[in-house]
Amino acid sequence: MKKIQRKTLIIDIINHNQVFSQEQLASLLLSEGVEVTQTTLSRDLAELNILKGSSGYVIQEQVAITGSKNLNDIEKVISQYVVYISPAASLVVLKTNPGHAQLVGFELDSVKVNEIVGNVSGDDTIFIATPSIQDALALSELFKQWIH
Amino acid sequence: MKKIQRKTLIIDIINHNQVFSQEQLASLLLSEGVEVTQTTLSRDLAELNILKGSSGYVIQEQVAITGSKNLNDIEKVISQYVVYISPAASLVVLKTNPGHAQLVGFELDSVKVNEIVGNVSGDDTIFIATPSIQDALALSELFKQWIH
DNA sequence: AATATAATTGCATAATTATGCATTATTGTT
DNA sequence: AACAATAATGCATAATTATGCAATTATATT
Repeated sequence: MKKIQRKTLIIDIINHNQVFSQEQLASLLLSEGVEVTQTTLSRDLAELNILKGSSGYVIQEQVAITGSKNLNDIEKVISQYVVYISPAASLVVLKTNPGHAQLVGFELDSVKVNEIVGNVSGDDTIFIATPSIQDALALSELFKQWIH
Repeated sequence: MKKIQRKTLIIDIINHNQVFSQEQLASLLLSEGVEVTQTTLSRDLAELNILKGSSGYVIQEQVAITGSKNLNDIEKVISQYVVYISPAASLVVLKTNPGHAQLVGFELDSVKVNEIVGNVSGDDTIFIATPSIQDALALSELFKQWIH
């Protein structure tokens, strides 16, 4: 089990359950066949920017600026999770299956490309802001090559 | 020091500082002349629906449906914190000083009036949804009487 | 392939937060 | 005012989360 798959599962579980502790989350993961310690979950949740309140863990709508990874690093995530790509003015809109958008959004956050100014990701949709309509078209084409 | 004033201060502090623990929050409150225990802060934060993540406590944009208090209970909060009131179609828009909107929003949550369907509150603005334009106007007028 | 570098994870435990119970303060009623 | 009922608070401590360190695994470089 890869870390990224575990993270995806965490997002999915938290989107569909009231989770009040990391031990509980560990149990839920275990019932999906994933075994991890509370320690690792503490770190996963921090990396995923998942918040905790009185009604359990919540995943925030994420607004992000670009980070520092290489574009190649994001190719596998896009090819694995993105099911639809479309430019929309200076935006690129990506669609995923429910619960996967956050993960793609987070990975995008760590990519540093001039064409990506930032992104907002919900449950199954990611908006990527680019500097121009041309950039949005170019980025859109690039992504489309990856999922073909 | 009343509880509601402390809560207001908590919102203000969290909006302007990176707060990583309730002890730290207690210190910040102390420097404002407010002395409380971690116990009380744990409860305050829960009541305010303040979340904690890896970068400290955060206050969420709040979406709420109506609760169960009486309208009279909200009068003092509105009269104390709201500085501007205006209907806008079927909405009533309230403005407060920075950091106070959440508090008013939370108090509104606990009011049960047919004219109030729900509210969304940010940092200094509250949108109150009402069933109709007429309701928005009526509610707006009522609130205006309170702040006069 | 061998070595170096970085990433991931767990253990033990420190740090932080939540809660049962008792106490005090506040609000409402007769 | 006296009494009752409700809310607010703190203490002690249980429950939960974060982290230093060491070990392991994965990735990159020569």
